[in-house]
This record gives sequence, C-alpha cells and structure tokens, in this order.
Amino acid sequence: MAGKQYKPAQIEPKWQRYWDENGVYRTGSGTDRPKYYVLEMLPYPSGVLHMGHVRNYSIGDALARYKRMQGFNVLHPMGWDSFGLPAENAAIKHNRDPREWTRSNIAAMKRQLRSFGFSYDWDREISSCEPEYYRWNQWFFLRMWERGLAYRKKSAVNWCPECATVLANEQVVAGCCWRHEQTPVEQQEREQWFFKTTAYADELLAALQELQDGWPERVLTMQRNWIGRSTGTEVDFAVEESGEPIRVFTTRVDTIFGATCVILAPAHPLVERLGCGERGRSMAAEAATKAPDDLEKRGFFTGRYAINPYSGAKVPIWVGNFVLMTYGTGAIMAVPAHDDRDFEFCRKHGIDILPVIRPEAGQLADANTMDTAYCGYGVLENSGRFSGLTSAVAIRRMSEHAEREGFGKAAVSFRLRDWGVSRQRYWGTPIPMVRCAVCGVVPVPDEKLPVLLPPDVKLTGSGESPLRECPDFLHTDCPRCGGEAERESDTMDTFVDSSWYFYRYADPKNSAAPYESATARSWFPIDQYIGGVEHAVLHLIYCRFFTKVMRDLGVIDWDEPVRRLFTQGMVIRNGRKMSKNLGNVVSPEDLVEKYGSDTARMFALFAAPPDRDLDWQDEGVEGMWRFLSRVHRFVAANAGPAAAARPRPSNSDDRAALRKLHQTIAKVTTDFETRWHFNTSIAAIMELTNELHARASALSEGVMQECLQRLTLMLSPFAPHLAEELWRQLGREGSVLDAGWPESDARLAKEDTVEIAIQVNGKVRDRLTIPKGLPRGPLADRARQAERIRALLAGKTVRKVIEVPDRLVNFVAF
RNA sequence: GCCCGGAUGGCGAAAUCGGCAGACGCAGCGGACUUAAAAUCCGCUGUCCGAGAGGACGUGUGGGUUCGAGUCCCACUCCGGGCACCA
Repeated sequence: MAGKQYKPAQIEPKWQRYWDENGVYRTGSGTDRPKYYVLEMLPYPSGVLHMGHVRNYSIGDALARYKRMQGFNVLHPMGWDSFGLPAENAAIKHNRDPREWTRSNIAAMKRQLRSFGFSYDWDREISSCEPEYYRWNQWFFLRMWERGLAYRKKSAVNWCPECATVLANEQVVAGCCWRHEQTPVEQQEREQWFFKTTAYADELLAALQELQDGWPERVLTMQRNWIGRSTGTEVDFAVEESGEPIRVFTTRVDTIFGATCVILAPAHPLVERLGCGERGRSMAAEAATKAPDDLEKRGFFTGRYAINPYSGAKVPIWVGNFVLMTYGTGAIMAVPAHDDRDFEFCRKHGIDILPVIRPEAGQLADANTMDTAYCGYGVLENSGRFSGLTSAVAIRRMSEHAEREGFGKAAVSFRLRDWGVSRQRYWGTPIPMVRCAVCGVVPVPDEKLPVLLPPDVKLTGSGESPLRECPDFLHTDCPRCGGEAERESDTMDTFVDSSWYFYRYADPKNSAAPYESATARSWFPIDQYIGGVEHAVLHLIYCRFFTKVMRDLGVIDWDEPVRRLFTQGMVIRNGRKMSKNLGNVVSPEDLVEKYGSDTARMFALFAAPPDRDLDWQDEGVEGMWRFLSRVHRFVAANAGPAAAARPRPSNSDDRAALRKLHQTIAKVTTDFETRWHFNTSIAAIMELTNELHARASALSEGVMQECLQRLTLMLSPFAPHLAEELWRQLGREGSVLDAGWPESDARLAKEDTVEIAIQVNGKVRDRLTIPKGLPRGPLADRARQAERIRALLAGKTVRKVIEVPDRLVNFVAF
C-alpha cells in the first residue's frame, strides 16, 4: 500500500463534507493533502496475539481499508513499546537479555499480524526500544529540564527489603512483595524525576471543551474528574503555643465555624514536629501499601490544639490515615455537621459536632440528635459576623476576609499531580542527567545523546537499580567541569515513549530531530485514534501534555494531538478481561488454522459492537465460516462478465435485489462514517446475501453481476483475503482496495410500501401495509377501516388519535 | 470509599431521535437430498394459556412522566473496569 498516490481533486469534497456535517472540523486550506489517520495503541510485545488484540486491530484495519477504498491517504502505522517491566521480568525469570526478548517477541507478533492481513504501513514502523528513539526521549527530557518542567524531588516508593528493590504497585500483593509473601513492603523516600503536568492543569481541563465532539463523553468525564479542579479557600490554623500555621484547603469555608478538629495526613511534616513521627510513619506506610477498600478509617489525637482563625476556637489536632499528603495541603479541617466523612470520623472518636448551616427552608440541625451530616448549601448560623449570609456569598466574603487578615486566600486546587517518570529499572530510556560533586545536577549535552544502556548487565531482580551495579555506565565526566561525576541511574517510564510516538510515524527515519515539523503538519493532528478505555486517564492525559509542551517548544503549532477518539471495549473471558497476565487468552492460531483469518476477525467484529465489552465465546465461529463459504460458493456459481453499463432492472426480483443492495450499501457506509457498529454492518451484508440467494434464479445477468461486485467490495474491509479472491473470480483487474467504495443510490433503495402497526390504547392490535409516506389524516382513515380495529372500537369513543407516518397509529378510546 | 461503564430469549446480540421488542447469527426442533453420515437447502423457534382463532405476560428491581418507555426521570440490586480515601 505504501507510496500509493490518490487524486486529491476527487477526494477533497468528500473530505470536507464528512467533517462539515457536524460543523466540527475543517481541514483548512485546499492545498492540504487529503488525509485520514488511523492509529492503534502500541501492542505489547508479549509474543502472543490473542482474540482481544485481533478484535481491536480489526476495528482499525477495517476502517483503514474503508478509507483507502474511499480514496483517502491513510497513515496506519505500527509501533512497538519496549514494555519495561515485563521485559525485565522475563529477563530475570528466563535469564534472557531483555533487548533480545523484546525484539524476538516483536518479530513474532509482527508475523502473526501480517498473517492476518492487517494493512499497516510497515515501512513506517517504529520501536521505542531502539537507540534512536532513546535519543529523542532524552532530547525532550532536556528541553523540559531547561524550562523547569522536569525536576527532582523526594517521593515515596514501594521497597522490598528482601530483594532490596523498588516495586511497582503491581508487584505489591496484599501489602507484601510478590516474591516474598511474608515480607511487608516498606515506604522509602527517594529522589525522583517528575514532569510538571500540573503546569498545564488548567489548559488540559479547559481544552476538553474542544474535544467534546470527537471524544467519547465518558473519557472526557474521567479526565475532568482526574484533573479535578476545585475552587476553595486555604486557611491557616495556628498551632497553640508554637503558633506554627497548619494550612488547610477547603471548598466549604462557609462551614468553618463548625470545624471541630484539624486532621493531618500521616506523612505531613508537622506530625514529626508534634512528636508523633513514629506513629505517623507506620500509619503512612500502611496507607500506602493497602488497597483503599481494606483500609479502615483510623486516626489518633496528637495531644495538641490549633486555633481557628475565624472563630478563635481551640480545636484538637488529629492525624488520619484517610487524609492525603498529595492532595490540597495535606491537612484538612473536619466539619462533622456538614460533611459525611467528617461526621463518621468525629462520631467514632467522640469529637464535638457543631451545626452552622441551616437549609434554606428548614431548621438548624441539633447536634445531639442528627444522624447524618447536612452537606448542602444554606444559610450560616453561629458564624459570628458571617451569620445570616448564604453559603455562596459567605464563601466569597470569608475568602476575602482571610486574605485581608493574612491567614489565607481563595485558592484553586487540582487533583492532578505531577508525573513521576523515574523508574529503577534497566530496560528503559536512561535519564540524561549527571551528578557532579562540584556542579551539582548537570544535563548531558545534546551532542552526547543518546545515552545508551550498557550491554552486559546481570539482571537478578534484587539489589539497587541494575545500572547502579555497572561502573562503566555510572562513572562519567562532568559535562561542565570535566571532573568526576555519576550518571543518573533511573530510566524513564515507558509512558514517556508512548506520549509522542505517533508524531514519529510521520517522519520515522529522521536523525536530526524527533520529526520534521512541516512533515508532521501534513498529517497531524490525528484524525482518528483508537485505543482501549483503560488509557482514558493516564496515556491520554500524558500525550495531551506532551503536545502542549511541544507547542510551547515551537515544534508544532496545534494544541491537541487527537481530534477523534474511539475507545474499544475489552474482551472479557471467564469474568475477567482477556490478558496474558490472567492466563485466559484465546489464541487466534487455532481458529486461523481451522477457518482462516477472515473468519476469525469477522467473527470477532460480529460478536458485539466494538465500544462494548465482549464476553468471549467460541460458539458461533462455525456460523461465520459457513457464511463466508456460502458467499464464496454463490459467487463461484454466478460470476459472469462485468456489465458494461448500469444494469436496468427487468423484473420485480431485479428491483427487489437492487433495493436491498442499495439499502445495504447505505447501511454499511453510515456505520463506517458514524459509530462503527460493524456487527450490524455484517448482519446487513448477510441479509443481502440471503436475499440474493433466494432470488438468484430470477435475476437478470446484469443485476446479478452488479450485486456480486458490490457485495465483494463491502466485504473487503472485513474479509480482505476472501474479497481479493472473489474479485478475481469476478474477472476484475487489480486489487479490490483500488476499486473504490460503492455509492448508494437513494432512488433505488427506496421502499414503495411500509408496514405500520395499529394500536388501541397503546397495544398493537393489527398491522397494515400502506404506501410509504401516507400523511396524517388518510393514514388514520385507513387504520380505522381495518377489520379488527373496527371491531375493537365499536361502541367506544375515540378520544385521541396519534399518527406517526410510516410507523404507527394509536387510537385512545374508552 | 470514589470515578466510569453494563444488565434485553437457551446463548452473542438488534432496535441510531420516546413509536411494531428480539434484526442477524449460534444452539435446538422439523423437513428435503443421501443406502447412511457429513455438507448443503427449506421451514419453525421469547414465556405462559389455548385444539385453533386468539389472549395474557415480557428488556435486572421498585416507583414516576407519557397516548406510548429497552430508550427519559427518581430510588435501588447485581456484574465489570479503573483509582491517587479528592475534603
């Protein structure tokens, strides 16, 4: 497919029409190349292609073929993830070089995908595990560093004392190491590298607005919640005696007169200074390693008090395991009367409850008798000079008051955190930084990139980062002073690779830059991105962040990487998603062996619409194979010379066949253009086949050939091998992909008559075949005359008649 | 605990804008062809009552809106996925 040229002049109007329909999207100037961009998520090089993959890739492949048949230039490339953790695990377990493991798995996977006939642009293939890709990962890292978007800070990691290794969350099982089930995982503070995603929090949120038309609502919702912007107030409570401020963040400063304690996160620095460091640390460790479900809300009193700056009230300072150090300020005020969780906590620990908000139409709750918190807005009571104000007004005035008095201010808080990119692993892009005793942290200069992994490393799975054990790698000269220095031994999260890999597709061989801006511009932003919904918040936020950073670097001039997003459902088997980890995969190889890849992928598409989770069952593959065989036999039996001109229908069977044909084309085309419910497209093609089968002997030669030809074309995106074969049997030249997508003729598709339902009081009592388009009035008259209806209406008064042309008539009668 | 989904026959599902529930396929049953089997072709197939005509019921549960609800609203149940306990 590569290098195939299409005629832009033919294509441009179609392109425009397609996107203008919703008024959402224009391609800009007419000089732009016509384009369409389909993209898959990076497949994991596990070496195993399972039916979950096949289903997912089939979606993109069918779309790519359809768009090619329509005459678009399609960029449909394939890329490979280095997939750090599994590769390294395999290396440890089987004593294999992770590079060799990854590459051989990629090769195996590629063979399988090719055998399925997927139409990827293999000449644009990229692998994020190759040195050239490291170079550009590192290049981006350095640009971020220069702009203060990459920084180092102390952050907690899971640590197994037995392996002396950092563990991923995935490797922590019930609070213990996956390999040492008796060894509790510890929390260890380490210097780690971060990307400042929060610098773009506001923009990442605001820009979701622009994606409204092209992205699934549920993904937008998840991202909105993930970024979690909330406006509120920061207030300093003062520790009694020392006067040290405890800054809390609250969205409900109007309830602050009802605050009856202050609760600190276990990891809050003040916990140490209040003399509770020991208890705080053990609580922090527990909170970090336990699943939220298993974590009971607990807390302890520090024995100290803080002063509420609004009311002057003295409230106890507690530490609670449910308070997050990473959100807000790491400390909260508890208002039990007006917050469910605070209510529960304070009841349990016998802390005072003090209602201060009265519902707009209601009474102030009684602290002694209330059994749930009142969390709504209302009117303030017992709130000093703010009593009598409504919540909305009070929140504004009280924030202003705090700012004037210098103990707080209105503030915006995000749930989104900076992105920790450090990994203590071997198999990833090395972070291009050097630590010099004299100069401090110094970046590796561009011309020294890429920093490559040392080739001979023993991977044992225990001990510090493998790179730390490697003196040749670790020891280097300081790029600034030339003195002795040590390389950063952390490698990058593989999410860094996947945040910009798609740009590289536009220019995969470039050795002077990640990609050339002008080349990227002709393809980007991505028109259609396809991926699993599991990426809704991580990958799909990171890649949006990267695009914004690139824009600010001046590399590109657009804001969002993806215009339209499609999230496919998961394949569920035995109640869990199909994955190699869970060992519940169905291998396509057996199916391919028995029925061929066309049957396998078409069955996967037919089983359920692609955005929906699919419960996998083998039953039914047989049926798809029968269908394709039936089509094959039918074409073989009826193939004849191509008609020179548009065939004229010569009898009613011809007309019926052509009608069905054009209805099917319309159906399949709309499905491709809108929602990709290929199961119904395929059902429509089956219906057409059944219809042709039933009328075969009565059809005139020209109509038969026309129907066979278009049936073949419509089958092509779903069953490419069969379609090519049929195309040849029909005596056509070239590839079916070059033949063009058939157009539906609305006049031929039109039905003359339609069957409507006649209801009496909402129950269907009769059906009637009438000319299509019969308007209201005559419609009801016809319905009223139906025999059964006459009988039912006899002796009753018709109160109301509802007429829906071409659908139904409903008589409301008593 | 929080966020996001889902629930329709024996099974996978369809119903795209509130308008005939169950398209298409699987499984099953009956028939044709066959010495027989396979393959193929034709027909039936939501549940209950009825000999039949026909009737009643029916889209996880309970309410509501409407002439009319699988579809909209409220309250729940169960299942799946994600998570950083989100103040």
